[in-house]
This record gives sequence, structure tokens and C-alpha cells, in this order.
Amino acid sequence: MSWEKDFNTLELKWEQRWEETKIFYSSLDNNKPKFYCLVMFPYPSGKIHMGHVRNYVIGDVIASYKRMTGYNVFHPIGWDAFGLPAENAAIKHNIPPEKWTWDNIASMRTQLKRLGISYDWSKEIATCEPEYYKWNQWFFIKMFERNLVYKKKSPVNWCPKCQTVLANEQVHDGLCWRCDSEVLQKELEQWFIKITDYAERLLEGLKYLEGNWPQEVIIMQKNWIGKSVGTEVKFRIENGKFNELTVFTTRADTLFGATFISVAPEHEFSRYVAENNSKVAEYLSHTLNKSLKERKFAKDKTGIFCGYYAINPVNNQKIPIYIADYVLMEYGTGAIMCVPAHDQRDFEFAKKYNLPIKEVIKPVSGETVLPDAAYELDGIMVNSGEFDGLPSSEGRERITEWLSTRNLGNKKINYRLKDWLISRQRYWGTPIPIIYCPRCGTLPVLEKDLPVILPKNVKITGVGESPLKYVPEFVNTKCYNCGSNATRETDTMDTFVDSSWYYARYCDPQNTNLCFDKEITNYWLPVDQYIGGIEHACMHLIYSRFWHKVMYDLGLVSTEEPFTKLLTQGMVTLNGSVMSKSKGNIVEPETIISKYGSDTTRLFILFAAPPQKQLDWNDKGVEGCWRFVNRIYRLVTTVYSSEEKKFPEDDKEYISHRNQLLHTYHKLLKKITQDIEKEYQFNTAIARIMELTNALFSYPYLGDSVSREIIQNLVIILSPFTPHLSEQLWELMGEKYSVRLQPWPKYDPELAKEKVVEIPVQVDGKLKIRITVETGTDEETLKEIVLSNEKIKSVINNKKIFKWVILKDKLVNIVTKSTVELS
RNA sequence: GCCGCGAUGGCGGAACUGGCAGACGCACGGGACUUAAAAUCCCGGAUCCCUUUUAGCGGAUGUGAGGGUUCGACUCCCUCUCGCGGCACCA
Repeated sequence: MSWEKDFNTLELKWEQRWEETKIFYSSLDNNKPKFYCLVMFPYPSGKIHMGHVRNYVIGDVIASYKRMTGYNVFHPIGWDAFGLPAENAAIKHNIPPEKWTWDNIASMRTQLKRLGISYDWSKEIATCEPEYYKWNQWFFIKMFERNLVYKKKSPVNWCPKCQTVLANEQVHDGLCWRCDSEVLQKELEQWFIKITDYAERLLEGLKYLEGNWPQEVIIMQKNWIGKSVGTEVKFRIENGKFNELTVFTTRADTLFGATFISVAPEHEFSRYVAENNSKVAEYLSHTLNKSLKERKFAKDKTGIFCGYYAINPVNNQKIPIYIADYVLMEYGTGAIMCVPAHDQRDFEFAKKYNLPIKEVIKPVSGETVLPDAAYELDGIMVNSGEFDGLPSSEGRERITEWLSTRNLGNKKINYRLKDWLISRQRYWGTPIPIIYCPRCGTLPVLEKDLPVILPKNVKITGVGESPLKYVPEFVNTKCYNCGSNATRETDTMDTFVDSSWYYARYCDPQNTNLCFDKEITNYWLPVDQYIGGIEHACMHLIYSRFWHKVMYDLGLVSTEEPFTKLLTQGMVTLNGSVMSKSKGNIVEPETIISKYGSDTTRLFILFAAPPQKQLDWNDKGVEGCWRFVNRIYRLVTTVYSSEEKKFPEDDKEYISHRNQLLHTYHKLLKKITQDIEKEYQFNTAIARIMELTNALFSYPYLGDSVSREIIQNLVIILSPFTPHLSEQLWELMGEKYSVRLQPWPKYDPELAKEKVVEIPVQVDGKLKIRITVETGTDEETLKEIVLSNEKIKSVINNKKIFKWVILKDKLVNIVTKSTVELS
């Protein structure tokens, strides 16, 4: 047997052994600190890709290391099994989504097992199982009871290709997150979850994640939530059914400069006006038919005067009301006061439609303001009556107060975050547990009737409304209240619901009475380390933080945040670009594994870049790791093919080499341990392991007791990275299964210390010589040594020494410059 | 436009808290072993200059560009360039 030839057989052998012996199955244990290590679960597309491999390998190293350092580790895996691709496959290949999904799970499970990851497979879940989605429905009902769920007709994002609506988070640059089609705006009645009720807490919670989550993600979420503090101002309207219009502004200090009002085309005021004004009606129909992208990325602003005027409450000025396409219905009140002198957009609009521009803020510096642009910064108020002379910040508060006391306005906080649209007009998802009764109205399904089972054998065409609409056995039901004929809701839930709480279900996946047993989740939760891609920063990672807070409010979990630490791994690319089917530049993990084995693959992925960084795939680099793996195998087999070698204890040469090796080992082990503990720098940890291997190979007494012991520890140290190889070598050394349960070796801090150090000697900051001294040599001795050096003597010559900079064991710098001598 | 991150040899990447830039690996060059190749092992790498010692424990330059602080800067500060990511008519 050799690794080079038989790695495949050997790797499979150990995978089977791990499976049979169930050594990674977890249980509650109060004698050890717990560690919940979670990787973002995969969508069962059928094939794992390099991104998966990277994600799971990083997770496995962390889980393994924690296990070896005395933690009770929980490392589960499962399947995010609902979703559109299953339906698309059904349409294309005429396979039921369920079968397609389960087939994929089966094949991906095999592929995953081939990576040798230390999962607790006994906790495996798939979100498409009724035992799981029943609890999605249960949570939905709980939220319904708490008024956190509502149905409402409003303009929503519609993907024409996926034939379903999308949440705000799932539209990127006006395109569908899944298929990149241009998203349209449609006025539809849909189910929403009131995530905005939690906006402040989601924002607040980010403070606790500071330092443990990547700064990047925290900032992205902050931006996404988009809190802004401002003022709502009521403008009285002359004539008409509406007697006032409320606007939102963050710049109340500019209120005196408002010279017109603009209202979003979707605003009910606009519709009202259109009823009796054909020009306005025409404008509306034209504008409302534009796609989201067309609207949002339009260069030119358009609008139309509606025929009505509003009264500015602070100065009673009569100003025209426009309907304009640059006003967003979904933000603030859908109406804005326009101050062209101090807002560039209003400025452009005013120029185009010849509206007055009135300056009310002067820069503090007193400089003149450009005539061809708005002055948008804070300054000093002018032309603002009693508020003249106030700085902007104070003016905002004073004007808001002034309005409040007169009931003309109030302080208001707005968020960019919108309520989560969760209904989908698709089949392969959790049925929304709602019954419509002609007499009793909209009713949540009773808890005892859960789950509402997703019917099988449903025809999926990919067009029209929800496929469930055409399943009478599903749709038709009786009202539990009055017994009348009633119908079921036929939309299903966004699959992001499934992934919002799966980490809690993992703890207690078989529970049929509860979503999970609190006693168990209280032991494991929160997740100590979460690992996944950054693309979920403003999707899954916001939704599940929200969901967790709801579970907290329901008394189901005892912490406010679900994921204590987050690691966002970088992408895996090929020649710098993302691997994708359409580009045809995919490196298949299966191909690589069959060629080099999974240990080599794991090692390369960890070695080529730190986990957070993008990793560019490189076949040559893989070969380097392949060589290293074989080198280790060769080292251990050569040494262990013969008995321990003995050398005389009075051989000075031997003792000196031996001490040197021991020192190198402890020094490197210290670094390896620190590299892993500190930000999971596996690339440098592996580099140190390579150094240690090199040191062993060049040790002249290889095979003595010391080197044998170090080799044993080397095999243990390697086991989180190359578990199969380590098991094989561990067995070969005659040790007891399993190396993966061995304690992580401890370094001796004394031995790790350098006995002698090489110190750079600089003159005026320039390196001149290096001297080797005993560790801890004092300053005086260092000065003596340095001054007696011929080279230094000649460099110093007869220059005056102004200062010595001496850092013990680190550096000597002689300063002959006199730049600071006076001080 | 706003916010954030980054830029180090031919390449991936190292460098503690401001203290020897280039760890480790890849690629490359040379050598050993071999009939040969593969594999393996060993050695060598930035640029320019210097010199009676052509190899030296010699000098200078060098971490995107320019400036600054410091005895000393890949690291801190300012300005700029390029690249990546997020948000974007958010009032």
C-alpha cells in the first residue's frame, strides 16, 4: 500500500469507518464547553461545487480543532430543499420536483461524505419534509396571531421568468437574484411579514456582533436597514378631496425653501387627480408601465403639474403640486417637499419645469454657492423668518418642534428596509396555512391541523398562477368555524423562510410535538461559528436574525442573536473569474478528488489563500499539495518501517541537533496553534506544518525517540486538514483509532523560546550587520558588542552618536543624525 | 454620487503592537540519482551600481503613485491612481 497509488481506497476505507463508528455524533454534555459549528446548508442542485467544498472544509477544520481542544462540538448538515430549480427541472425533464430533489440529495450526500467531514449525520434535515415545513406553518400562525403577518395589495416586484413575486432583498440592480431577468412592478395582493417592526432591534443587535462578524457584513446590513431620522410635515391643499399631503424630510431646516411638492405616481392622491384630469391620467399610465429598472435608472426626471397647490405651513406660501416619477412610493410617505436650492434632484427638476429656486442655507464659510448646482451641505439658515442665523442641525430640531406644537408635523424615523414579501406563486415550497371562508373571512389553519400537506402529482407548467390553484383536493376545504365551503391559500412561502431557523431545528430534528425542545436548543444555541458566503449578507443573514428575535419573543430561545461569530469565505474562481456553467469554466470537485484524493483537495483549498479571501483555482498548486501529502506519507512510513534508533546520550553533536529539533517543533506548534486560533489563518498554519516537515527531513538522526514523538504529533496536527491520511498513518504507527479524537498537542513555551537571537544592527535606520547573541542580552552588552564590530566602527567613523535605539532581542539602531538633538 | 475593502517578486501569498520585506508553496534555472524519463533529493532567485578579493558580512533603490510624521514606515497621517464589493432619485 502507498498513498500515491492507493489514496482512493484508503480514503474510502476511513470514510466508511467514521460512518460505522459514529464518532462524530453529538450529545449534550455539561462537562465540556459546547461549540456549535455551522455551515450554510446547500441547495440540493445535484452536484457539489468548489464553493461548497471550501465552505465545508473550512467548517470541518474549525469543528475538528475545537473537538481536539476539549469542546463538545455540534457539526450538523442538511438540505435547503425547497426552491424553484426543482420545478424548472420538472418542466424540462418531466420529473416530479420531489423526486428530483431527493435524487439530488442522495447524490450530493455521497459527494459530501467523500470529503471526510466530521458531520453528525444523525441530525440531517431536509426542509421539504412535512415534519420540517409544518413548523414554518406553525411560525406563520404565531406571527399571524401577533400581527406580524398581513396580506396587502401593493406594488410588488414580479419576475416574469420565475412567474412569481420577489422580496425586496431578492432584487439586485433591478434584476431577479436567481435568473437575472428584469423585474417588473405589479400591483398585487400578497402576504408580508412585518420585519420592519424589528428594524430597530436588527440595527441595535449589530452592535453586539461588532468584532465577531466581518465589518463588511455589518455595514451592508446597516445600509440595508437604512435608518434615517427626519420630520413629517403636513401641507394643506387648496381644493380637492384631500385636504392635506404629508411629506417626509431629513432637512426640515430647508422648509422655507420648499417651492413645490412632488408626489409619486403610485400615490392615491395622484390617482385621485387623474380621475378628472386626462393629461395626468395619461402621464400615470405611461410612467407606471415602465419596468423597475427603467424607472430606477432613468437619467431624466419627468413630472406633470397636477393643477393643485399646497400651503407651506411655515410661511403660508402657495406652492404647486407635481406628480413626478423620481418620487418613490415605497419610501417615506410617497410625497416630498422640494427644495431646489438644496437638493440636486429637486434642482434639476426645477430647472426643467421652470420652478423657482429659493436659497435658505448659506455655507458657514460664507463662500458663494455655485449657480448651477444645489448646495446640499449643512450651513446657516437665511430667508427663514424667525429661524434665520441658526445652524442647520439646530434648525431641524427647532422647526420640527415648531411644527409639532401646532400639529403641523412631527419627528419621524424611516427605514429603507421593507416588509418581507413571503408569498410565492409557485409549487415547491411550504403551503401558506390560511383558509378563506366566505362567511368568516381569512383564517389561519388550526395548529392541530398542521401540517397543511403539499400535494403530490401536481402539474407544473411554469406559467399562470400558483400550480396549487389547479388542485381542487387541495384548494377546497371546510371552514372550521362555520362549516361552510372554503378555499385554501394556494401560494407557498419564500424558501428563505426555511433557512431562517434550520439551525435551531438541527438541535432536535425528530421532534414531532414541538419545533424543538427548548432544553436542547438552550444547550446548543447560539451558533458559535457560522460559515458561509457573503452573498447572504442582506438576505438569509437578515431574515434569520429577524426570525431568531421572533423566536426570542415567543420564549423559544434565550438569546437575541443566532450567530455569535461569522466567517464569510471568499469565492472560488478560475483565472480570476467566477466559475459558472454558462462560462464553461467549472472545475468539478469530483474530478479533482478522483485524481488527487480529498485530502489533497482540502489541503490546497486551505493553503492557497486565507479563508476570507478569494481563492483562484490552480492545478499546479494542487500538485504542490499532492507532493506534500506524499512526502508526509513517505516520512512516516520510512521512520516507522524500522525500530526506534538509539544514539549515545553523551554524543554532544546529537544532543545539540536534538535540542534544536525540539525547539523548532515547539516554536512551530506554537505558531500553528496561534494561526488557527487567531482568525483561522489556515494557510499560514499549513506553511508552518510544511516547515516542520522540512525540519524533520533534514534532521540527521531521524528515527530517534524525539523525532518519532514529533512525527506522531505531526500526524495529529494534520488530522483536521488531511483526516484520511492522518487516520491511515495513525493506524500504521500502531495507535488506537481515532486520531481525530486525540487531544491537540500542547507546546512547551520554554522550549518554544529562542535560545539565541539574530539581531539586526542599523545605523540611522539602515541595516548594516546582524549579530547573534543569547536571548535576553542586556543593552550595555549589546552596545559593547556592536561598538567592537569592525564594520560598525568604519561606518560610524568619527560621527557623533546621538541616540541608541535598543529593543531587547529585537534590534539595535545607532542614530548619528542630529535632527532632533535640540529637544 | 455615498459607504466599505484592497494593491507586496513571474504567480498564490507571509511579515507580532511601527523594528531583518518576500515565510511557505507554485513556476523557473542549475545540480545529484537514472541507459533515459518520471518520481525523489540538493542548491539558486528583486533591481541597479561598485570592486586589487566575480563573490562580497560592499553601496544604493525597492511593498500602486506622490508627500508627511518617525531614529526607523508594507504597517500611521494627507493627496491621488487603479481594482473589487455594497447601496443608490431613500428626500
